[in-house]
Amino acid sequence: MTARASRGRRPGAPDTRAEVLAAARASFAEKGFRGTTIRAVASAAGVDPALVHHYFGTKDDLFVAALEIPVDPREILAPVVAAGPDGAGERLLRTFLSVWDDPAIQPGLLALVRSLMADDSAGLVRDGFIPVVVGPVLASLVRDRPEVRVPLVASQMIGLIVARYVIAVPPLAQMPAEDLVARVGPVLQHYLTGDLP
Amino acid sequence: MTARASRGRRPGAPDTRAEVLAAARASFAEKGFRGTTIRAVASAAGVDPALVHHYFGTKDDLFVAALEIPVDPREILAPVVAAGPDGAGERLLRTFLSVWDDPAIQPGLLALVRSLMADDSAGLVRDGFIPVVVGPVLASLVRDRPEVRVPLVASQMIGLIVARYVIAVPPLAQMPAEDLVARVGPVLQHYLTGDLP
DNA sequence: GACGTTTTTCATCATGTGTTGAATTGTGCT
DNA sequence: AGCACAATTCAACACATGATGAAAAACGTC
Repeated sequence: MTARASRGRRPGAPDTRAEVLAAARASFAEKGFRGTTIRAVASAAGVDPALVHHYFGTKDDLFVAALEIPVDPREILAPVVAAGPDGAGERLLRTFLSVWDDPAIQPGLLALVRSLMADDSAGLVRDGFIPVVVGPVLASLVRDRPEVRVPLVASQMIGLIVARYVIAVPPLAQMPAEDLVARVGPVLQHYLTGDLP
Repeated sequence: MTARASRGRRPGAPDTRAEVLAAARASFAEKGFRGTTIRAVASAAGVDPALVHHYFGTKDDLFVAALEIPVDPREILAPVVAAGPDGAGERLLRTFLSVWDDPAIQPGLLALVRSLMADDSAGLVRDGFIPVVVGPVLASLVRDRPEVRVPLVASQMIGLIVARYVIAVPPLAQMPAEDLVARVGPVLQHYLTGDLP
């Protein structure tokens, strides 16, 4: 629980830095930014709090280090949009789920989502992510009125993410990605290209 | 910014208690539980922090006082389910939006949602709210496999709430409720009674 | 006008937190 | 062996926060 006893450099070659980062990632994903304390991260990694600061600097720095999402949304969405509007709902959803189900990526995304909802910093998503990165990409899949269709798509995907990964409501959390694609994909397709009043 | 100068009871009869409660409600809704400080609430109400504690006790007490949701979900859902499965998607959504759009209720709900997503206390929603209160009600609207249909409905409604009220993505946040009912209602209807793989 | 009551502030306390600088010890190089 | 360097801990500071108890001021009542 507490930090180890002896001072100075330890024998062996444990990659302490990686352990600290993993602990931070887990804590941010589970408890959000404010719920995470440097001391708790250090303790989880079996390390002194000062070491955390030594490696990663301030808490904000540690947070962005823990985010580290090795995925470019535009790049990953490229093949989805390249195949055209037919079946785009299913492809889009499948791609999204494959990213979120990746254990190397999920904690970072969870931490981001948790901390975005915590305070009112959601302006980032509202004014940045949706209109700037995902909006233009999806817009090319849409025939008319992208300014209303894209947010509708976003709402269903946000709901799925929150239900499946944040709240983990059963059986959504345990359902194989393909089942979700089969059930929710058509709805996304409807938002993208269906008749809309 | 800081509290007023002179000591003792103020002249006139301002309902300070209500002002403090309003300030707390606003802060909890905007910044969540952890993001809210007693001092900030007191300052927003133009009052000493000790007064907040005098009226409402501990911070937890203040939080539950600020929640104060004057609505019983079961009661409000009764007419929706009484009218049977036809058009239930639209009616359900209309009812939900009318509650969330009520300025007297919205801050409490927002505060609850914000704080639930902050840490991993989402177990309340997962094991309490959805299966115990909303689940049984919706289940009576559903022909088969309610255990998969109800969470799908929930996912779309959660997404709508987060997009419209928490993130406030345009134009969802400004769209009249009836427009949303017309556009998203059919999707809920599909989840409730449509063909599902 | 004296008195009890309510409202309000003041002055602190205890605690948890992020951060920092110095001290200590092991490792690798020459 | 000696030395620079990296890894690690210790001790402490500064600060924000929740909480408390007591004092002061206004009010209502008699």
